[in-house]
Amino acid sequence: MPRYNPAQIELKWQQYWQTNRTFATPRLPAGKKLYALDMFPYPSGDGLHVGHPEGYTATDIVCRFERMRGASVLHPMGFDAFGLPAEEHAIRTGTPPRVGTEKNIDNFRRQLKMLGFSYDWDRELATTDPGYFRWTQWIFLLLYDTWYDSANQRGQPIAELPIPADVAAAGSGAISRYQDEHRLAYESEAPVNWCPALGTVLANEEVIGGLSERGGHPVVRMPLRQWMLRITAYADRLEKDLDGLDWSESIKKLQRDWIGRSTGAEVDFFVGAAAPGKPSPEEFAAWKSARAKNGYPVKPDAGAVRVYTTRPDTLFGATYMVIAPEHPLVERLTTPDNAQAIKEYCQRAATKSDLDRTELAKTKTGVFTGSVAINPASGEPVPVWVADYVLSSYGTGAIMAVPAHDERDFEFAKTFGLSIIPVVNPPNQSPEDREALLRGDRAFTVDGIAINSGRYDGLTTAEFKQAIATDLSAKGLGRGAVNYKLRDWLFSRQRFWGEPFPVLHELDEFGKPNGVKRTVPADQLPVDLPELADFKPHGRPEPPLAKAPESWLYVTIDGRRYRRETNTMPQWAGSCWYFLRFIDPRNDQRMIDPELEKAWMPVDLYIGGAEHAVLHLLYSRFWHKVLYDRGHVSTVEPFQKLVNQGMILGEMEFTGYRKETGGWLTAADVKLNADGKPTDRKTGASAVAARVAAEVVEKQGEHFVLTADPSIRVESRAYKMSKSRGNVVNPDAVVKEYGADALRLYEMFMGPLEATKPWSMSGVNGVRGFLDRVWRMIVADRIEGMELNAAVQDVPTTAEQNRLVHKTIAAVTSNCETLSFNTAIARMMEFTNYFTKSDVRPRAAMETLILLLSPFAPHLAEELWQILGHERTLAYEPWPKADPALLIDESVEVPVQINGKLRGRIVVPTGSDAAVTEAAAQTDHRITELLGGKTIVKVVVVPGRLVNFVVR
RNA sequence: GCCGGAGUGGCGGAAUGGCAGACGCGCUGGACUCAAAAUCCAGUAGCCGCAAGGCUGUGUGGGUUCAAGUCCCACCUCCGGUACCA
Repeated sequence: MPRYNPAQIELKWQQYWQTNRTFATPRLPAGKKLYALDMFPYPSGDGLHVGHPEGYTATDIVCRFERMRGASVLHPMGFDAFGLPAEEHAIRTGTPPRVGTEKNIDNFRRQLKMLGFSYDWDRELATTDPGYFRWTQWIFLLLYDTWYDSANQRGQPIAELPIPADVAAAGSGAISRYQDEHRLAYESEAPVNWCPALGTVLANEEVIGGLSERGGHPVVRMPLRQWMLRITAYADRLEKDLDGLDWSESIKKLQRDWIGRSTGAEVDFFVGAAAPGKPSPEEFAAWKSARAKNGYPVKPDAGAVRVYTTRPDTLFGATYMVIAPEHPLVERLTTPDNAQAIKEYCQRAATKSDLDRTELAKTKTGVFTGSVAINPASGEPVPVWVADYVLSSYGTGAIMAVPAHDERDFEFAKTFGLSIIPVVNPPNQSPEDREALLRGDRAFTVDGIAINSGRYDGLTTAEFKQAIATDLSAKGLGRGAVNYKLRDWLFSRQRFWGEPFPVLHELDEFGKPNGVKRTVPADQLPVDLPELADFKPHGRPEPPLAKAPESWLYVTIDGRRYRRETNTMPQWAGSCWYFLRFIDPRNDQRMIDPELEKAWMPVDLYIGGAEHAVLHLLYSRFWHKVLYDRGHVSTVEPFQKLVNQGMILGEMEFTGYRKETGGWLTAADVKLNADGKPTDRKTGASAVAARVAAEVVEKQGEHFVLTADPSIRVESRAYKMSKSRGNVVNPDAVVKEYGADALRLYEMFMGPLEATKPWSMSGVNGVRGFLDRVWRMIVADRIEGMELNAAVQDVPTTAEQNRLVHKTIAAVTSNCETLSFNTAIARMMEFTNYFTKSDVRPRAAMETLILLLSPFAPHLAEELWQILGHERTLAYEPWPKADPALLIDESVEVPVQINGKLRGRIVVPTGSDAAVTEAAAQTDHRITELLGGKTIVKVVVVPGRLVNFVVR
């Protein structure tokens, strides 16, 4: 019984597609267009993982399906090739990163071609190509040239930034500094996440629980000059525009949570212009009346500390304040007798890594500054503390603390014995709750009715929030405000293998940067990486490019000396816009031709792993919006539909143990069977348990089988694939043994695309068996093959066959539309099971199946198509159409229930109405028997569906 | 803690509120074979029964409905994300 030989036919068709440029993209779409995009891989040294082909096969099926339905399809592939692993490999081996990267790309390309994806390989690109990163640098220049006009909610050219009169009066230096403060790309000296082990700073998004996302090394905070991108300016639009996207709600929510929009109010607390210490009532009164007259200032005046709160309704319960250790007013608010303690505390906080902060989060620490502020609502004095539970980077870096209604403030107040005043009375409280509230035993964070709040008493939380915002605003003491968790994007890295910044720093006569910058003109891009023998990080924040040859590092323009920026861009940069370049990959005049951009954007289907739910997708959307604002792209959002493929876990692992003792199974638990195989399925989990047991005793070189022992329990679990666990599946090996079509088909058959699911090699073997059956259904049973099976004949399909053909067409078509590939495959299996039993297999029916199967198993389908006598590829054959009339059978079987329990089945002509159906059910003799002597209370008839007699 | 998602045979999984378990794996029996593999045929949720058939079943406990895997309420478990964001 021949199995078809995938090794031969797969290579044959891959070469055919390449030679005939079968999947070349039209320059412009004609009719319906489909831009289907895969998240391009980072070409690691390990080669493709079985997780990659899952998403790639899904998009490939959609592309092949839509081509056959007449769509113009853009389906490109490329490589996200800058990044740390290549550089680290280069350091270990002493070869330049470009060499290793190219080798890895070659391997990835080979593997991708081996799987028969219908990419337009003419559009291949890598982020490391100078012809590509030239435009990455160009977009950076655009960001640098853009400021965010919040009044109009859009990015504008920096030349159009209105300059305030006082700045203009101060001269050109002041103007350029003012502009620099407003650019979307700016330099800033701020505490950043420095990872000594990796020798680079990291974005907030790359730090997880105080450790680097890559490698898990400790990260500490330290101030450094860094390039930042003002993504916060777009926070509002990044959140709002999610609404119109066809993404899963869970991914949208992840993005919303990351952006972290909250609404509340800013409030200024008076600390006295002559702080530290305690302001006098007279001072406070004077300040208040000045505020009432002049209104709420953009920046707090010298006498005030500004806080942000989401609960302005609890203002009367603010019994103390906390400012972050990095807050600029720390020093000014510290009284001499507290100076030493504050200084020590702040120093400790500064050197504390995020990890330390997380670990110590359980106990609150802090130091009193000695200063007292005045609660603007109650007029009561409140002490000002410094504590690291307040973050300098969120809100204003200072809070009003309301221990009665905030867990953290409560804990702090308890630790340091600060007063707790309840100001919200929660609804439906028990007497115990009431007691706890009044005694300050617990923090009540829920909404309720205001108490202890002067004339606001009795208001609900929502009413109070509105009223207080209005009142504060009228008195010039505060205003309603919106805040985001999102921080500006730290955009520079101290590594070699990344895009250089197209920026030059002007040097003074001593060769030191004087603070003046200029950009490399767009027509001189790209700024390429220099040849560098030593690009090792050395644990200090000075980037490797600082060791570049002087010819690269220094530039003289108009007699002035400049030093190049030596930081490089993070790996995310290249992936922020690659989908645009795929549309026009070889254009050396511009980033993208506007005509092509309009024709192909947006991406209609984007499939990739959920690990990019925030980072890549957020960054990419941000860049796209800037490009949109500046008129370079025509869509507000880049990715209309996003689907996250689920993770593929390793093969299921089984463990068995005794219920009573919890001990592991041993040889004593199993008994040898006659033929030495697991046999008895009557013993519940025995087959699996036997496998477990057999593995235990296999070490002794024998096979055993389990006795029927109910005390034995078996547990199964699948784990993430990892080298250390040794459960990694290599696509090369799978293709070698089962063929690319089997791998593709199996990954689609495993379960829903978005679900996490374990690998099963016998499952691969199962779908391979299906492909073999399809082959034998059509091809003669001879090793030499290539001859039609005698059962395949030019005869008309019978009515019954025809209905199956059309039902299969309808099901597979709709399943392809909804990406339910597992059920589509099941339907094709049913089709095959039916026709292999038949001695006559009409050629037309066989051809239909091959067309339906072709997006899934393209090599086999092409080969069978050819054997059926077609000369050209089936890639553009019209997709079969289901005839609606043939989807309906002449008669239907309808279940009959009595009191909701299935009691029989009747067959009625399709389209029978309720009365006919009910009559048929009544006359069915079994039903008649069961209904005898009972009173029918009600009859529910759903025509074509079911009959239910409710009886008494 | 908080926020998502999911719990269905021995396993992966199907199922617009309308016959639970499609399809595949595994297993059992049979055919072919000296034998094995491959292939083909039949069976396969559990329990009772020679059978016809009956009863029980979609994490647990309630509820809505003629009818619940599906809808509502409470809870349990697992997976993923996130964590002093005021």
